[in-house]
Amino acid sequence: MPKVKQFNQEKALENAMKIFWKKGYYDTSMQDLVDELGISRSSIYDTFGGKRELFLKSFNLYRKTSISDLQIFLNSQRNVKIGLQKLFQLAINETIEDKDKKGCFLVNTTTELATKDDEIKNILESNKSTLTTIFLDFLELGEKRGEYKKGKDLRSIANLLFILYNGIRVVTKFKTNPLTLNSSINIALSLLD
Amino acid sequence: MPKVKQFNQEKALENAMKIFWKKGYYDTSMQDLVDELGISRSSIYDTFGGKRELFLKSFNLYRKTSISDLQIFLNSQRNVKIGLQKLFQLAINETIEDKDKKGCFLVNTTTELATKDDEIKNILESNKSTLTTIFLDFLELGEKRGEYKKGKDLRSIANLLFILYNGIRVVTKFKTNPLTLNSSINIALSLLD
DNA sequence: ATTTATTCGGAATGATAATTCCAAATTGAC
DNA sequence: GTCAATTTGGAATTATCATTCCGAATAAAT
Repeated sequence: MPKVKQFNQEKALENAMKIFWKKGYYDTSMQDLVDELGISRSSIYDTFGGKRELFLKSFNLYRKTSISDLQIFLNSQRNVKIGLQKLFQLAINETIEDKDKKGCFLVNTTTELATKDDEIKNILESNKSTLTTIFLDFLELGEKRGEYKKGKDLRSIANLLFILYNGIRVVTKFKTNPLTLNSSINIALSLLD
Repeated sequence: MPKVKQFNQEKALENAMKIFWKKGYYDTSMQDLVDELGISRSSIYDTFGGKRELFLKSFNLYRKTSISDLQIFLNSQRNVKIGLQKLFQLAINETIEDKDKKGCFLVNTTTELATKDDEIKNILESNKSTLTTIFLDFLELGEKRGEYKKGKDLRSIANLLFILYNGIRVVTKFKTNPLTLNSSINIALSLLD
């Protein structure tokens, strides 16, 4: 029977994801992928389809992973405001410690492709809706626990968190003073006092 | 003596700026520029240099124009909080009304090139510093006028405004419900109450 | 009108893009 | 060991990329 695949499909997809994440869609060539995945051109086409399909698969992998990570992180937090402070700190640190300063693949893709590819735009919309719902649930938890007084417009705050997250992911690509960034975030989160 | 230039150099640069703004650096080809500027390949190279140089000139034109516009706008405002509300509303509306949803050329370029081109990174850093200073001056004006009580960390708020601006410019590329966006902004600006 | 510096359009160049294709190598089943 | 299905590496293909180059057109100065 057939010769079996000689490489790890999941690992290859993870590597592809890192390349697209770092370089973006247009600046990544199939040659880059061949070089860095360590598998041949035809294997890439046979396994993943063309460049756009591989990008979409990488993109969806990133999205699912980061949503899952976010949920696990928030579920482990006992206090909403402190949890959000830590969350933003994690995002900031991730970029500071990353020599490539890749930022967030979703944010990068928004500016690069949201207006050019409807399928990507739809994924981004759905992702936004998922994230703001997660934030809202988390905020409602804190309200229920009496961590801040009731009556706040939690839906708008959830949306604000999403906007802030996007802003942080852009700004940290070129300026990463953690003290400045953290005090800005803390000021914003003082809305939850 | 010489034949004189047959096209308007400033207009050509403005058009180039719009193309790079809309499509980004990598997805813009010299052919795109030839087609849309309406001047010949050699005229572009003779007048502006190569693709990267033309991009930098377009980018700097955008930067100077928007800083100047921002200063003119803020100087015309009598109240800080309302002025900032209007400022963000302008940014939101600009993208809503733009069929191409170009967003902000500076923000788009941050995610596309900040980690790949040091000259661009330096411009972005300098731009950030200029913008936060403008915001800080504006915020101090409101404090001096007694529009909110003294003792606020205006420097961090200025930085927060910069982050928010970046976030808004990303999010509006795929989702543009002005009501939702405005309430988020208003919540953030309630920090100035 | 002639001269002359310069612009201009487009062909030419050479590099690199994405994708297809095929012969050779490989592997599990018989 | 043979067979058959499939992977694999890399050559081939076709398109597009940025850039250079050159002859023809042009416009001001003489």
